[in-house]
Amino acid sequence: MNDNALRPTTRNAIIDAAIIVLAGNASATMSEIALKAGVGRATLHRQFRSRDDLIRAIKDQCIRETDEASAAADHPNAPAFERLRAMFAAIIPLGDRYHFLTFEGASDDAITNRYQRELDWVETLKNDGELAADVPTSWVVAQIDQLVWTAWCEVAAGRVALADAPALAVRTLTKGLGV
Amino acid sequence: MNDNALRPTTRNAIIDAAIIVLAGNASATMSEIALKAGVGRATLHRQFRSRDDLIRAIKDQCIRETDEASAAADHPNAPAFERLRAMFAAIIPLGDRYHFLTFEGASDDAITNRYQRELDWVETLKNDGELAADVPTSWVVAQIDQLVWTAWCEVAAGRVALADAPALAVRTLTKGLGV
DNA sequence: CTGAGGTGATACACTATTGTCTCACTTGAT
DNA sequence: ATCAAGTGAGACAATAGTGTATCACCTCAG
Repeated sequence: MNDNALRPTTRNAIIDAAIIVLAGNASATMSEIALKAGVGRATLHRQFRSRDDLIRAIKDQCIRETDEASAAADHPNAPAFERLRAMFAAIIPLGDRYHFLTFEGASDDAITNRYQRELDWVETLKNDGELAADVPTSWVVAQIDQLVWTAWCEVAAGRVALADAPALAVRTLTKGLGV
Repeated sequence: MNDNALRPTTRNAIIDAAIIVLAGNASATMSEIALKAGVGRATLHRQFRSRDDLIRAIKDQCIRETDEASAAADHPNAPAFERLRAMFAAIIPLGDRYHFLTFEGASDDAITNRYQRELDWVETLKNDGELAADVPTSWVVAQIDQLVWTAWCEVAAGRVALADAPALAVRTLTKGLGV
């Protein structure tokens, strides 16, 4: 019953619940998180010494999950737009995780690194002539990050089908929504 | 020295400071807000009976400011894209205000109304053949709302010039960032 | 059956925040 | 000069949230 650490499902259940609760209210209390996770507040404190501990654990998990998902979905040899589509398809379902990082995580090495990697990647796409060269790279990255989050929101709200979201995101990014 | 209510500049200074502080940390304390506003905490409580009072006042002000700005900038007879550009130009400088509403203000009549008006407007643009008909209206609105906020962030971070932002936003929305 | 490990509930101390109140001070109008 | 209005500073009580500890209970491996 012991996975890698000493805690089996409880810890993960708490993290999952915390991501949901904190997405809706960044200053949610430990009690609210415990309630959502279906555990007692004492158990929450057994798993995570302090609130900061919990936040850090969530951050680590979000980084790990999104990194794994994008690494697994990347097809370096595929055409750039297909690559982009696969990336969106992999990350959009993790939109809440992705968003958590951009929100809780200013001044965090792992997150700064990720941003830098995104900048580099977009720079490459621009050099390869896949994206407009006259648009600031930081603007493109901001659009990509935001597309993940808004796509997740639209899917979560039931206004867009999950299957449609990746293509919609790529289209919005590359061709826009004009006629 | 008495405007419309009993309070001249103090109240506005507090609201302005609160918007800034709360944008950076939604759970900022009244002390932090008072400090940023350059007033004593007691004065803050004189102007706003409670924290909820302050939040509501901010919300009202944000709605008013953004409504006024977009109304003043709207040129009903101009070409659609120019109209869009003028709207972005008027709203982007109020990006923090605009964002505050989407964040603090779920379940608020005035904000629901605004969303409905945006839906209607985009529907019109689609009927006029200015925007793609095969993209969900809610998706378009989400993109517009988000463009205002990310544009404001990029400008605030000094990565994009304020003068460039509106055109960049229109271009991103209508033509995308592809080559 | 039995015991170890994990849990929920609860009580507790401690801290941070909120909201109220008072008082001395400044400022601007008369 | 004087007075009223508004302010900053600080004391204060009340409240909410955090983190710790204890105890009874469950359950699963042995």
